[in-house]
Amino acid sequence: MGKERKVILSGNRPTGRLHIGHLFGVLGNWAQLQSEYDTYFEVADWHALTTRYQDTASMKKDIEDMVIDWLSAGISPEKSVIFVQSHIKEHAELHILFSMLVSLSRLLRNPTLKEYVAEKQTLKLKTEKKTLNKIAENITQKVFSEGEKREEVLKGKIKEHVLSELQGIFSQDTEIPYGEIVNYGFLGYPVLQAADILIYRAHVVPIGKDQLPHLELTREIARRFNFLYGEVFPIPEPVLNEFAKVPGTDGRKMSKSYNNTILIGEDTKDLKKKIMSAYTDPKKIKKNDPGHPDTCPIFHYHMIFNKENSDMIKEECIKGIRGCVQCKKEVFEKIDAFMEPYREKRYELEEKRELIWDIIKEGDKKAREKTKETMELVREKMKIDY
RNA sequence: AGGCCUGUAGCUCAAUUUGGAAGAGCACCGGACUCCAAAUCCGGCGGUUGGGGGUUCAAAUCCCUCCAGGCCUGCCA
Repeated sequence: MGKERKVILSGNRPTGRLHIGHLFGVLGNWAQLQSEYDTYFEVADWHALTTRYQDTASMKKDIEDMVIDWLSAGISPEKSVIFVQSHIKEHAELHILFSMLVSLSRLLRNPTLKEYVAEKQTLKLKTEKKTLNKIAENITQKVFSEGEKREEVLKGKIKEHVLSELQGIFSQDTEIPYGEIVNYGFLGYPVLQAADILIYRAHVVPIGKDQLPHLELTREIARRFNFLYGEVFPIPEPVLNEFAKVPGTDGRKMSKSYNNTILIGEDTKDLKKKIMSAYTDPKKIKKNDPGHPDTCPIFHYHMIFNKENSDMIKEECIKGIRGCVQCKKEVFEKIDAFMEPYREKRYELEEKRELIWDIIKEGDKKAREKTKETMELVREKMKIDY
């Protein structure tokens, strides 16, 4: 072994094919880090199970599709360790040991968990709003059905008040329905994540801002372990990956759940359809209306795929001498050409999916070496190495 | 183990009280309008009402049973 290189762990839940948001975000970042660090990239299938435990049929294919995109984005099996979480049982062992070091209240305080539950909650409230509206309507109707007739205005006002009272009552009931939503595994998610990171004794973890609270827990666990049993783990540092967000075809953040993605290696036909039906500046109704390129996803794509012309395009759009159809056609050509090598790579690997699993097998082997070593150290320090 | 609640379109839910043509919103697809898209307006797709049995002229609705999920109270260790 030559000079000691710092260790990086990162990973993703296998969600199938990735999109250009991933490509210009996390994947580009990973590809660069490979040459400076010992990089471990984890296919986090156990993490995926915490919310997808009922629907596991496509997991294998989703792993294959994701790893294909990793490889075409320049993640190299020679430089990095690409492994599947569930193949390395040591993760589970360390998770169990760590689970003793974390209090229940600490996990319930987890902002990610709270956010997740709140999101489900507001979804429910939104649909309940219509029901509340109906109740308010009925009450108002009853009040006025007998006795004198009042003006519609007064009726409307009373309904408004009844509605706001009802909403107040319902929103006061803030008891969180953990039961239906959160299982044991989901609660322990950040503890498993801590095990993932620390078992490789990673120094650096590239993450998004939303993952910071999770890494904080990882650091707490590492410190607690080191204090109780002796130094084993480095305290990992976060590296925030901040890149310009790639907007989706509807102008919102690109995300699979919004159904607004452009896939890595998207085929020509689908790409054309997606680009031509993409959202543009709603203020630009007529072809020669002045546009607002900064809020137009198509212009964002020009900046990425057609950078050399983007200044000119911006000017023409603002001046109103450029139509959206022309703009879309041009950017489509650029993206289409850009995708070609990715398509070839995907085509090649899709034919031989067992090749993916060979690569994973190699990665697993290397990952296991490291995790075995860590676990021996952990058991020894904990004095449970009997 | 006992008590209570829930299961209806891809999602969230109405219709169950009082048996009488299975519905809405969102999502999706198509059309109109747009240079395109969005917004808006039209239209369409979508169902073994968790499964099975029974009562009835007629069952999402009532009865029995099984399955699945949730809440509460216990039991064993």
